[in-house]
Amino acid sequence: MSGDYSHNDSQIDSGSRYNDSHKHKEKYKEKEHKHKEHKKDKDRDKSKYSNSEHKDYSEKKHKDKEKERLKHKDGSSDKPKDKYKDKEKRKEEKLYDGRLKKEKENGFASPLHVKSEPESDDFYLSPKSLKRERDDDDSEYKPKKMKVENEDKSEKKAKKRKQEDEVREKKTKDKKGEVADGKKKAKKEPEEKWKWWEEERYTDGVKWKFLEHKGPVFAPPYEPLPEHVRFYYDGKPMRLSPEAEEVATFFAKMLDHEYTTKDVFRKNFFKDWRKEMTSEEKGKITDLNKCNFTEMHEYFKAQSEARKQMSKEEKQKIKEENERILQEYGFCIMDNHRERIANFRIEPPGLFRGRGDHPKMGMLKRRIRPEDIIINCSKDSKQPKPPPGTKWKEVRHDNKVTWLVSWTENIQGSIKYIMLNPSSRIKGEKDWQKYETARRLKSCVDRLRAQYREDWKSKEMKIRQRAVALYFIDKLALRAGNEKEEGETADTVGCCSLRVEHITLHPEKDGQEFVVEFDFLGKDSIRYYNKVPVEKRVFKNLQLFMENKQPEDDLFDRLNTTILNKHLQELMDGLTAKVFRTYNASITLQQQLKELTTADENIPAKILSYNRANRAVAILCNHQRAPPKTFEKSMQNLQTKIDAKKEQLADAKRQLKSAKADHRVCKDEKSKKAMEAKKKAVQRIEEQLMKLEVQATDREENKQIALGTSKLNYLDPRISVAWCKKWGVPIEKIYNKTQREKFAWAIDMADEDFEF
DNA sequence: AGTCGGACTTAGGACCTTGGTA
DNA sequence: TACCAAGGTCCTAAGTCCGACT
Repeated sequence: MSGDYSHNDSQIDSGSRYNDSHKHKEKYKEKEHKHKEHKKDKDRDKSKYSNSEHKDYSEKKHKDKEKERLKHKDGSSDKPKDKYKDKEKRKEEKLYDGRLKKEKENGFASPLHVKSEPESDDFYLSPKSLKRERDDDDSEYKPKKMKVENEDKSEKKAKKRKQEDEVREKKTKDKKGEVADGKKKAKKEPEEKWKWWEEERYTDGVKWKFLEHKGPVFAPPYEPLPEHVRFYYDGKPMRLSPEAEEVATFFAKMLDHEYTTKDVFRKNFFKDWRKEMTSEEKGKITDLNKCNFTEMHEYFKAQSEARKQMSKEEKQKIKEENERILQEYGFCIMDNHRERIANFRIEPPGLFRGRGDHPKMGMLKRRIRPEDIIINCSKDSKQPKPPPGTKWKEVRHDNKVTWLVSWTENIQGSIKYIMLNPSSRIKGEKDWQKYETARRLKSCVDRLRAQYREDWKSKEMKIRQRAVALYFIDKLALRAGNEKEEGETADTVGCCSLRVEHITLHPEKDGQEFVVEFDFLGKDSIRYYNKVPVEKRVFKNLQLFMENKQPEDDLFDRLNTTILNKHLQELMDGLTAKVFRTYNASITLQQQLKELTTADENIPAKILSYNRANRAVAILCNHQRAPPKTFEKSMQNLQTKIDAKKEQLADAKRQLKSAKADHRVCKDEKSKKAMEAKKKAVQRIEEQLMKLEVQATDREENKQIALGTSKLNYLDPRISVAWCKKWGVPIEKIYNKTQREKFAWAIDMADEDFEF
């Protein structure tokens, strides 16, 4: 049974897992439609299935509440709280010797040669000891390297912060001359990189004490089209009012995008466009199909072509201007340090491009004006000025949040923010903390797994569902799956929101028992397709959960992410569903690196190994990309190159042979030299060939897998840093400049024997 | 307990730049 | 010198999770 945690082959190698994801989105349209119709009755229906057949599920209690529940939207008012009372105790009782139950952290059997590897250093922590001993995780994540004095550095660091604050205050006083002048500062600061990770962190929810910035950069105003570029309605040219024209250009610019052929997109666009028209225009333009934007489209194409054809000087000029804007608006001062802002430009107006089957695609995304903007900065800072003749919506001084600027977007009514770059202290600290939480999960994951396995047998439906869901989250790295408002977004799901129609049970499939076939659209409407053998008990539970349900019903009707996370929180401080993804991703990378790296291979081969390990994680997390449009062609080109190289090699070998023969005959210095030269040539070509082949393999295996997401968000950078140090691979081969900036903390602190 | 808004992380695609090669 | 693939950056949508409120 221990093998159950391993990701079986079918999960990974079946091309089906991802090969047709993009194509298959279509298929969901139909399903979704059905789902929507059904959903209205669904909440009411929920109660129906909850316990129906299973007498052992606290039935009495359930019955009493049945009516009550019908009043509520959601049928979960029958939660037997008392069951939780002796939970801690139960936990302890159910625990068994970890050594017997040793399981792969995240077994990942795959074409990538995964062996299961027992964890050597896991141990059982009593629930009490699991509670964080310190608020700030410090004891755990101090790298071995760090000096002892840092271990109890609170005072010291506190001091340091204080000192800094003082310095800052001084600066604020005379900042007119200094801080205000970004350039002066720019020259000084970047010289020594600030090691924020060696400093004390705020613990009280305060995110900063001083914050100063210049506000956002607004989208350039609309420039009306030149006279000769015309819009045609029903075959006749028609001049549009600037407002209507601007919106028309948004559509025109997208003309060769698939979006503009979609009904929903067109409908939404047209509706919103009409709102921008004068009443006269409105009267005339009544059918989008009679609109001809091609002249506009051509114009924009020509413009972007012209931009490409600009002279070096012109390009340089633009670059310099951008740099100037970056220097002025792209940085802020936060607690004494000049930090890079991530997205200091306000999103320009345009047509909303939702992913997947988004009901709001094509809607007009309004232009954001200063009056929409909330500024956040410290009281004692120099506040950003709104553009002349305008006002901010509000200026506030909330140091419990990290954003500098916010506004409310008009499509979903959600708030958008301007925040700092990943290289900033505020983001870095959080990132570091995330991996520390995942490492804490590592030390108690065995206990958790034991528990949820136990819970599969629970008398309570809710607990069983929770346990099965958690099993999926752990084993398959599924996302939590919050409920979403219907009709507002594309129909996608995660674990807790899976519906019956998303899984198929096969008592036996392809020679394996108890196979669950998953097929659903996840985040960004990326298809998740996977066939996984599960334990019998899980299988039986799933059958139970699906009994008497319609395809459109929730699989886990007694569960949502709040319930699940609440439970997780009780098992480990700071634990939520997404921590499992981080943990499983990182532990997989570490294992794979151990397995795939061999001492005698050269650097390119090592990098290939790294990419393979990275890829294993990307597959686990289902990080896909559309295959590059030019993929087939570029692959062919590469193959041609390889063939040519092979020929060249054969040729070089022939030459070497004859040179050898010459040397045997002549035995003089000259022929020896010639022979050596040929030998070198052969070697060189062999190396080149290998490089090409490695490249081909890498590319082929990467066809539709995106490595970036996991690298950036899931893999503890210290694992990679340690690996680089251990094998002498330059860090630049693994992380580019931006990534090195983001992971500066890890690069600085991890040594070669860092263990996740 | 459920809902909702807010804050923040995670995500893939578009677009732009770079560097190697024909 | 032009071209092209790869790599890097930018963009912003789409998730997760939390806490306030009801």
